[in-house]
Amino acid sequence: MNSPAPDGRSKRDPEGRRRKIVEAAGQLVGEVGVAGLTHRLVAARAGVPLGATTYYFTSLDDLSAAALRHLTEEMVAGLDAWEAALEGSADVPATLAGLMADYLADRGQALLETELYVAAARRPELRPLARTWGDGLVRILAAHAEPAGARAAAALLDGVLVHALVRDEPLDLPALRASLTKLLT
Amino acid sequence: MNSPAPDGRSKRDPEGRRRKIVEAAGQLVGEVGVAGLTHRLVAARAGVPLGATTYYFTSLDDLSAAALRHLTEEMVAGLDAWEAALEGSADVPATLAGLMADYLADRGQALLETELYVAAARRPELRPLARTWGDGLVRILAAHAEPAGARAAAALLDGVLVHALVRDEPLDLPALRASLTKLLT
DNA sequence: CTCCATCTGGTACGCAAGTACATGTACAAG
DNA sequence: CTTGTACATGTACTTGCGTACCAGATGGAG
Repeated sequence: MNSPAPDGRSKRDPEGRRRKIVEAAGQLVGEVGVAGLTHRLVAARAGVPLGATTYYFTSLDDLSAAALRHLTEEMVAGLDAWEAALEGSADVPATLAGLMADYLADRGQALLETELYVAAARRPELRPLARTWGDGLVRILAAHAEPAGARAAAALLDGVLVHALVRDEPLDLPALRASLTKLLT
Repeated sequence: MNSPAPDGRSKRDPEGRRRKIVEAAGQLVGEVGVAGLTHRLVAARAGVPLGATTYYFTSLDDLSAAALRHLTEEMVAGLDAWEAALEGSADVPATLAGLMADYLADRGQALLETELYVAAARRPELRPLARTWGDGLVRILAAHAEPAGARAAAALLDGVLVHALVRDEPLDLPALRASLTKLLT
């Protein structure tokens, strides 16, 4: 549907192509995991020939790293909204708990982040990436609590994240609000 | 080295063999991840021919599930020690923080547990397994705090676990103790 | 226009994987 | 001892993978 000409050949657009590939890879990480990523899967999803994936990324590790970096950027962008919401909040713990509930609304997010954690555990070059979200959260929370409290709250939220992954019940919002209140002093 | 006869053929011992395969698979999950598991890898590590792995486990999913179940059992067994240590402790949060620090001493444990989480996220039949450790911890903590506090503390420890995975600095023990004190009321 | 680096698209090669299977061996029942 | 069943072991088959590579198209520089 994006093909401009019926001859089946795509217009020349290197940057757009690279972006489409990265985005497709990002989607697939959520669906099949980092380990499940293959050139062919990405190419099919992105609507490009197989060769394109190896042309733009020297190896599959490169490709997955690019995908994870892209996903991380999206997560960080989401944090800006958190910062804004907390800025004008009278009850920071309650607002934070609500934001987390929304965040977990689609399992995909939690899965993506945990995938990033395990990938980073085994590939040191990904560690900074895996720290980005948590560090950003701590930075935001530092405006509303002492550094130690901010770090503790961020750790708790990470725990809540992985908990949500293996449980079907929705998040216990009042309990989370209470815990955050305690940690943020 | 375990071969009793120099003819190269193993003695007949179905249960022992099954156990050796499961244990080898458990080790490998820690080294290469659930997704990195292969029949050949397991067979080589267990010192059995390739065919043995498919004889005892109908599919690779069966095999990895058995390995994860085995690992979970070991983790739960470790929890008994936690229960005993907390039983006779004057400062429960401090003791708990110390136990966690020991637990994280080898990255393997943290990795194993996180691997289990992501595997369970994608394979519902593994979810009960993934909940086992956390539920056990909550049960133990319930003896020293209210249910809500116990659950919060368990979530925090899960968060600390994944944090440790992507950071090189050792655990901040005093901070963890303080946080646990707040959560356990 | 000509030329050439860059991009596109298809195909091929070598390899490792899951799984099936055929054959051989031990052990207990009869 | 014979026999049948459960186990042991090596090999073969098919599939899908990463990656390399070739040939054509494109579009700007000179």
